[in-house]
Amino acid sequence: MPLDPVAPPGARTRVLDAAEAIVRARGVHSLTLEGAAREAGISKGGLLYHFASKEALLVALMQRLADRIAADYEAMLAAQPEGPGRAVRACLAFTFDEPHILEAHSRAAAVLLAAFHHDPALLDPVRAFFARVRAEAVADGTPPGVAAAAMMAGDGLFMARLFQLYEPGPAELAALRATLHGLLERGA
Amino acid sequence: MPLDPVAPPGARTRVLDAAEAIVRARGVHSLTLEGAAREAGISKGGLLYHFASKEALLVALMQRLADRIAADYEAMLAAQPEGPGRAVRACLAFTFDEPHILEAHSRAAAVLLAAFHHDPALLDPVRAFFARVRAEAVADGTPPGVAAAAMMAGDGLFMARLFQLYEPGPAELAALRATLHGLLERGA
DNA sequence: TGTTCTTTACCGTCCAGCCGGTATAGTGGA
DNA sequence: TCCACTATACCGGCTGGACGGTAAAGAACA
Repeated sequence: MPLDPVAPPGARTRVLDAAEAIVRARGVHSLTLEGAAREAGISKGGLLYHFASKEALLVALMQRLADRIAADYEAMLAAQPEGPGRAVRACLAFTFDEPHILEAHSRAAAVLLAAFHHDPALLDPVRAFFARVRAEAVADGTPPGVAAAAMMAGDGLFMARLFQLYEPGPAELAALRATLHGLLERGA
Repeated sequence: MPLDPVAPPGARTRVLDAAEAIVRARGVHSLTLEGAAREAGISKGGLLYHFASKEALLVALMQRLADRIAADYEAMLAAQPEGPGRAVRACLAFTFDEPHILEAHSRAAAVLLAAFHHDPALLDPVRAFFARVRAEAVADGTPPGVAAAAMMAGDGLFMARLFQLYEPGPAELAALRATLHGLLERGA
C-alpha cells in the first residue's frame, strides 16, 4: 500500500499546522481551540477528538518541533567533515547556511513561545537537544569559550528574531558568520 | 518638608512589584488583576484606580523595565574608557561583570515575556534600546562582525536563561567572557 | 452493524472591566 | 472655627464574554 506522496494532510496535521500558523501570526494569546479548529476547517469537537486537551495539542506541537530540529541538525552534522569543531560548525551551518531553516526557525519560535507560556516543562525536549549539542561541542575538542561564543551568538540571533527586536542586514550577517568561523578555526 | 528616604512605597509601586513577582514566580498566565492587587495588599478596584486596564499595567511595567535597562547601560558605558569597542565593552560588562544585573535580567525576562504575550508592540521601548546600542557599536568603530558576535552571544545567554534552556557554569562563563574580549581586542 | 470521525449544543469557570459606594484629607467661604 | 463642597484613594460586588472541556447525536465507511 504505497502512500500517496501528495495526499491531502489529515485532520490531525491540519490542526497542528493551523495552531502553528495562528500563534505565529497573531500571538500566543490568540491560540484557542475554537480558532485552531476553524482554521483547520474542522469543528471544535472534531479537534478534541484528536487532541484530548489544549495541553495535548501543545505537547504534540512541541514534539513535532523537536523532531524537526533534531532531524535538521542531524543533517547539518552529517554534512560536516569530522574533526574538532564539528558540532559548532553544524550549529553555524544551521544558523547561516540554510535559507529554509530560517523559515523553520520562525515557526519554531511561535511554538516555543506558546509551549512556554502554557507550561515551561513542555520545553524539556528542547532542553535535551541543547544539552546534547553542548555536550557534543565539548567532546569535540572545541575550546569551551569558542563553542559558547559561537553557539550563543546563534541563539542571540534567534532570540532577536523571536521577539522581532532587530534583523541584521545581509552584510552584518556575513560579517558575523565570518567572525565566528574565524574564531572557530583559530581556536581561541 | 524633607522626604522620608525610607518611605514605604506607594500603592502604585507596590502593584508593579507584585505584578512582576507574580509573573516571575508563576508565569505570565497567572497574572490577574485580582491576584496582583491581593499581592500588593490592595483591592482590585484600588488597582484599577491606578491602572485603568491590564494593558496599562503592563505598559507601566515595561516602561519601568526600559528605564532601568537604559540606566544600567548608561552606567556601564560611563565606566568604560573611550575609544573603539566602547559600546560593546559596556554590553559585555552588562552581561558578565555585574552580579546584581543578573537579578535584574531575571526580572526583565518575566516582564518581557508578559508584555510580548499581551501585545508584541509593547516591546517597542526595548527595540529602541537595541537599535541605539547597535548604532553606537557601529559608530564606535567596532568591526561589524565582532560587535554582532559579542552582543548576540550576550543575547543568547539571556535567552537561555529566559527559557531556562541551560545555565553555563562559572568556568564556561569565564571562558566565554575571555573569548569575547579577545575577539574585541584583536578586532576580528 | 460496528468503528471512526465529526458536528452541534451545552456547561462551568475564570477574569477583565464596570460601578456604586466609603473614608480621609484638603479648600474656601462666612 | 464651623460648615459645605470637592478631590483623592480605595473597596468589593457584579456581569458579560471568552474559553476549555463534555456529551450525545449523526455521517461515512468497512
